[in-house]
Amino acid sequence: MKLTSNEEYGLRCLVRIGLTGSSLTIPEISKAEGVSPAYAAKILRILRRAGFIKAARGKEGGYMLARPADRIVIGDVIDALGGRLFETDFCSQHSGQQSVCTHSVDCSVRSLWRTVQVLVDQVLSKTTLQDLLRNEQEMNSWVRSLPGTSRLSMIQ
Amino acid sequence: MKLTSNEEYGLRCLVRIGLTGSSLTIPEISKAEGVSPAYAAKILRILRRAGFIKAARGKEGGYMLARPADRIVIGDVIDALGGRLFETDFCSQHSGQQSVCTHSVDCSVRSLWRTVQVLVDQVLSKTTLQDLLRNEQEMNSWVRSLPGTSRLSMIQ
DNA sequence: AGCAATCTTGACTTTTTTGTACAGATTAAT
DNA sequence: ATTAATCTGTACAAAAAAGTCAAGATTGCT
Repeated sequence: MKLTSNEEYGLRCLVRIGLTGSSLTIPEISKAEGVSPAYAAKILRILRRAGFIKAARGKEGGYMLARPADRIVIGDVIDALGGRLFETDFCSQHSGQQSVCTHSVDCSVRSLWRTVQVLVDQVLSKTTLQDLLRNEQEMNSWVRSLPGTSRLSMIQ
Repeated sequence: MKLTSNEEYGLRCLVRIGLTGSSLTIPEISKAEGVSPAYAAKILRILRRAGFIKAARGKEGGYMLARPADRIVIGDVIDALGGRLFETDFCSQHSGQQSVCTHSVDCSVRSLWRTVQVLVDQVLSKTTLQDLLRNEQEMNSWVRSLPGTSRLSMIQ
């Protein structure tokens, strides 16, 4: 239940591209985010094939957003970079050596994970890249406005 | 951002032990959860060293809860099995080749993760093993009673 | 004491994830 | 056409996680 490197760096690269009106090259992104050019290229390829950014080849080439930032949902980005917390086929994959999930009838564990997944989706599906392009202070007030977070004193 | 195998199987083994009043052996847990005895032993060791279960050696030995189920917080169990989603030192670990996080001043990404982390903690810190020992239907109504989830139609 | 059932530990293998290397393809400018 | 800057793709290497194995230690029973 940790953030993967792909998720962290992928999202940062996307934010970096979004912050720049014009296009950014791999060396530029690599330097800005502190990752190797080769690794930046790998991550950018994932983002490109998932349709969030588009590339221009050749000299004067680079990457830019494939569509406006307010139409890029962060939940979709995270899915592309690292998959969901609780996959729909999780139980069937984790039934061990038995053919059916040993908890299929009375699976309180599954119910708990589903709850956590819903809460995470609640935030990530309502957050767009546009929201992340604001600065941190504005971001804090944005997340406070999300449903389900009103009673929390979340950001110290 | 996926559940790890340790988290899934570890929690299941703990639930299985909690469901059984008396003690359970490694072969019994292994068979009940569909994992190899060796892997069950490895997971049970983590749970034991974290203080959630205690072991009796020798013949007639086995595992049982180290304290009542309502005093075992699931958030603590998950931490022991797989760590937190967003570690407090995450930024310093993921600053790449640069000495400081390149987003330290304007880190909307960090703010987003912190929000997700708080929501997850909100559920996991309020859920005890006792809650998971109910059956699935009761579990569903339990999670609905948690703060922050009231507006969601979460369990289909 | 001897035996069988049981947990304990560390090393090992396999699989997955992370990260790197390099040759190839594309483009703009000259 | 040539060159230099750029993205693209595949293969490879390193690190982490998942899972296995075998030898050892403990305990209850006879």
